[in-house]
Amino acid sequence: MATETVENYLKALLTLCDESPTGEAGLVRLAAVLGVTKGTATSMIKRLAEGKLVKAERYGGITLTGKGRRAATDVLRRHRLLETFLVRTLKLDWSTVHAEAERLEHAVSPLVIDAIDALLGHPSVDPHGDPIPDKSGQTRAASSRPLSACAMGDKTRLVRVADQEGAFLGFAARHGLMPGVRLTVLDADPQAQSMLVQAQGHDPVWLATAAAGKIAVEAGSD
Amino acid sequence: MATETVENYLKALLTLCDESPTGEAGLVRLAAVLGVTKGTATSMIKRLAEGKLVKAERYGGITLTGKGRRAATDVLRRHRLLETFLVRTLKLDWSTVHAEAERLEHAVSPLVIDAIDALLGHPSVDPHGDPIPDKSGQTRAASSRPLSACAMGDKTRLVRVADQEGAFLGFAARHGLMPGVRLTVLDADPQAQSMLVQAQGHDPVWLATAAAGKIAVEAGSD
DNA sequence: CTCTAAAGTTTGAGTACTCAAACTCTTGAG
DNA sequence: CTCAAGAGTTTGAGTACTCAAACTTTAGAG
Ligand SMILES: [Mn+2]
Ligand SMILES: [Mn+2]
Ligand SMILES: [Mn+2]
Ligand SMILES: [Mn+2]
Repeated sequence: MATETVENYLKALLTLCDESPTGEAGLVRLAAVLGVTKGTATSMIKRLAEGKLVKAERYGGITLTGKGRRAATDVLRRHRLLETFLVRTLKLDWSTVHAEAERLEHAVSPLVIDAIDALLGHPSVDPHGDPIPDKSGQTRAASSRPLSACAMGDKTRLVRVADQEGAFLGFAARHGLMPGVRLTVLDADPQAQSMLVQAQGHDPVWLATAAAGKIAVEAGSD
Repeated sequence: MATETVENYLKALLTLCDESPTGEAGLVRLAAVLGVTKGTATSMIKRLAEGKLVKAERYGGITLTGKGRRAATDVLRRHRLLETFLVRTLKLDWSTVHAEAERLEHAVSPLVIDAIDALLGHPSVDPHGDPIPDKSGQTRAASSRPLSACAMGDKTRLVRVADQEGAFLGFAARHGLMPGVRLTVLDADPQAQSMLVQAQGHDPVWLATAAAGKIAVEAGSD
C-alpha cells in the first residue's frame, strides 16, 4: 500500500491532470496544492515514476499511469464516501467534512469502506455534488455547466459546488445553494460581473461571476 | 498533536503500567508489544520524557505523567468507541475490528469521535467488554474475576474477553462466549487444568485454564 | 558474595519526507 | 532572435522513525 503522502500526491495529480486541457500536471501547481516546495514535489515525482505510478520526463509534464490513476481513483472514492457518511450518518456540517475526510481516507480499509458504501445505499454523488467512483474505478459524471454561464430568467437545478473551503461552503449553505435545489437567475449584469440568484425557499443573493463559476447547474435547462 | 507513533507508544504504556503491580512499564515488554527493537523503544522513551509525557530514569522503570496518561486515555477512548461503532453501525465482525480501530484511532478528530459517541448513545463498554473512558478521561471499571477462578457448578455472566487476537475472538464467538451471555461451569478438572463451560443457547466447550483466564465473569456470583 | 542472563543503552546507518537556496532549462514577449 | 521570467532540478541539511549489533548496568541464582 502507498503511504499517506503518496496517496495525497496521487489524488492531487488526478484532479490536476483531469482539469488540464493537455492532460498533464505541472510541478509548481502540484506543489502549491499540496503545500510543499517545488523541490519536494520534484523528488516525490521521481519516486512515483520509479514506482510506475506516473510518467514524467525531465522538464516535461506529469501524467498518471494506469496503475497510478487506479490508485488515485480509489483514494478519491474513499474521500467522497467518507464525506457522504460524515454528513448523512454522523450529521456533521458539509463545510467541515472535507478536512475530516482528508485524514480518514488513508485509514479506512476496503472492508470498512465497503460497509460504509452499503450503509449509505451506494451513493453516486458526495455532499458537494461530486461524483463518487464505483468499486471498479468508473465515474458517472453528470453533465453540467457553470452557473456563471446562465442568463437572466434561467431556471435550473444546482448539481455541484466546486470549492472545498469551509468559508465558501458555509456561505453557500446559508443561501440554500446546495446540490439538488431549484435555482432562478433573477438578474444578470455583465458590466458589474454579477448575477442575482435565488435558491427555492431562500432569499435572493448577488454573486460575482467568479463565485458563480464555482457552482455547477444542470446542463440542458433553459 | 502527537504523531501516530507517539499515540501508539502512549496507549501501550497505559496498558502496561496498569497491568504491572509496580505501576511501571519495562522497555523489553514495551518493544515487544509495539513490534520494534528495544533500541528503538529506548530512543522513543527518551523523546517522550523530553515532552513530559513519561517519567523514566536511566535503567529505571517507565511511568506516564499526568499529561501522558491523559493523552493515552484519549487514544484508548477513541479506540474503543471506534470498535463499538464498527460492530454496531457498520456490522463488522468483532474479531476484525481491533485492527481497524488501531489505524482509525489516529485519524478521527474530536468532532467525529463526539458524533460517534452520540450516535451510539454514549456506550460504557466496547464489543469485547472493555470499559470506554468518558470524555473527561474517567473509566468506570466493572469489577470481575477470571473464569478460570470459577468452580464446577458456578453460574455467572461473561463480562469481558481480554484478547484482541482475531483467532481467539472467532473461537469465542462460535461458542457464544461474548459479553453479556449467561455462563455455566459444567465441569472443572484441576488435574487436566481444564473446565467445561456452556454459554446459554450454545453447546458446552472444554477450555484450558490459560484460555479461561482470558475470559472475565461477574465478580459477585456463586 | 559472585557472576551471568536479562534489561537497558549507544552507535551508526537507512528510509521517508521536508525545506531553503542555488542552480538550469524552456518559452514567449518584445 | 534574444533573453528574462517562470518552470523545473539539484544539493545539503534536518526531523521522525526504524534496525542491527555492540555495549553497559542490574538483579537474582547459586
Ligand atoms: Mn488526504
Ligand atoms: Mn466533496
Ligand atoms: Mn494505533
Ligand atoms: Mn476492544
